[in-house]
Amino acid sequence: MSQVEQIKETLKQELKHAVTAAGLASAEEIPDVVIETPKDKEHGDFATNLAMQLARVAKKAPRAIADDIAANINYEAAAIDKLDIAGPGFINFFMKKDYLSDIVKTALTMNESFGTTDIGAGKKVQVEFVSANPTGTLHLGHARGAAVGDTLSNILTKAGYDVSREYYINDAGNQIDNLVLSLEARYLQEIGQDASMPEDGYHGADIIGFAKEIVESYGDRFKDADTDKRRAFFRDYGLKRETDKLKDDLADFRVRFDNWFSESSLYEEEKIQPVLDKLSANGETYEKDGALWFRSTEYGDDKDRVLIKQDGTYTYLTPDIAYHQDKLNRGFEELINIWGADHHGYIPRMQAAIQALGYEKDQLTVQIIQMVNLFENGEKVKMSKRTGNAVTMRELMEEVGIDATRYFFAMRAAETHLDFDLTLAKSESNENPVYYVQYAHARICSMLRQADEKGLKPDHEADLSVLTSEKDQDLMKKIGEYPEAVADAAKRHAPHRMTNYVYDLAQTLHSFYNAEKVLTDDEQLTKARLALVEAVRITLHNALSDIGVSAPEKM
RNA sequence: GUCCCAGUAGCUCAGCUGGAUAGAGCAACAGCCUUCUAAGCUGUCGGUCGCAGGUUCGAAUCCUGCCUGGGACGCCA
Repeated sequence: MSQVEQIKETLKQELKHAVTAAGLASAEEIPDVVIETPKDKEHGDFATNLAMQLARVAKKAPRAIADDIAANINYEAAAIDKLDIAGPGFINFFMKKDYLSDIVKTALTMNESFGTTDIGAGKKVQVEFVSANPTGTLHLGHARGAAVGDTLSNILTKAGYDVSREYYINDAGNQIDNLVLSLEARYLQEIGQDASMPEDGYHGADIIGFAKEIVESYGDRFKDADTDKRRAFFRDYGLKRETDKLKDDLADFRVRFDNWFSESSLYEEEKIQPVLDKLSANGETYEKDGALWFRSTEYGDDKDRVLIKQDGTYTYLTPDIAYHQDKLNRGFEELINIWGADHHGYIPRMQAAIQALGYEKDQLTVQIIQMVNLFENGEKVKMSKRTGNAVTMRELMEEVGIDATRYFFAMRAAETHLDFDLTLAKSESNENPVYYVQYAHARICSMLRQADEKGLKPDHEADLSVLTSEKDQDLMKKIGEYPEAVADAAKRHAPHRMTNYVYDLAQTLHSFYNAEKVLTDDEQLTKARLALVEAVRITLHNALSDIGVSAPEKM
């Protein structure tokens, strides 16, 4: 539990004691006590609406209840300096300030692990994201999914969950047949044969590149080869190269997966039929019109879904159900899937499947990633200027930079449409939130360098009692909010809260910087402020790292 | 037609499991560099929280209906 949580918890307990001591309500009647941090500093460090919540039970006016609570609370035990009763019945608490310096010491001591909490209690969670077909290039939407999925995984880990990142490779089915046929056609074209691309073929430059590679290594060896053998080779080759490309692109985007799960392994390891058997045994399937159906409407889906088509092959859903069964078999208690907006109609049937297999609906959450629109100089960018095709993730990384790209994609709630302003993301100015935050970090590093030249280093033992200015205290409070911000973002699956937090922290630092000096003639104050800014630096660094953004020491 | 997401300042968005006067950035305007990085700070201006009802001590937040924008509704993947 973090410092601030500890304080709040103690305050809650003392509030409960005060309520029972005042005879306002019995312990069982007291609702969950909510301690909030008021927006307005005049409303204290913390506040509670408990008196209003108790109005009905205690049959008294909220302000009168607040008076009773105030008269009965133990100031010393709750670490309260003073309290006010305000508005309709809020109780505002002004805390003894020594807790603030504890926050600084905790940050310095924990360093890179500052921000970790145990609210996840080691729960095994799997985050599956990107999972783009291995048939082409990663685009904008994938990049957003990658940024959101990776950031979410980072903060879940920090909040104490046992997280595994997974990529589902759709390496079975029609699209792979198409990949093979496309590659075959390109290969034959490369060696001067008259071959046409399949109807739904992949026309990307990457396929042509692979065909050229094959010609370089193998010449025209496959010209008259047995079609099945040739295609088997092209299948393996194409998949390998496509998957490698995905891995490279994502690694360069600072996204790594714990597991790359192959769809075709479900076939090879015969994991599909047992799941069909289980569904049938549970009475969740029936036959109609020569097909096998899943009664997904039993679990709120619009219509039942076909599992085995008339021609005897599976629909896309079938191996996907087996895949989710496999995930659950691997011991994951909670599954988080991050899908593109075009898949959102697919959610009810997948959730139905989870339940039909005997699991709870909420063991699967699906986070939808909404569409991304690129803008440059106020104009909508439809196509890449370089290639004339849709803008790829790699182009974005190269043009905008990884830091800005990651930050911008993490910045907005995933389920909202995102306008990505290229001009802003590329600008090296205060308008650009990424630079604004990074600048705060660099500024601190600069001060630390100058202190270092004078032989001063941030010291865990510094006497922080001299940090009494408003800006000092604002900063300490803001640092103290970090573990909660992480926990909150994790609980709500809301990675964009981290960019909000880190921006706030940077703002508080810049404001402090303009109002107070760190390196002064007053040695005690200098030491205290060095410890303070080092704690800010650690927090900025950690929060940026959650988002996948670097924390530069110079700018 | 059914379902999902969104609608908050001129623009881009926070806030949404009910709480105090609805916040931030940009834009506009006015200030701050002999001082640790001005990629910064301070202030001013800016709102019928899409519309209409409802629930209650209290609604941007919850419920219902409607309007607008986007998306999904295959024995495709």
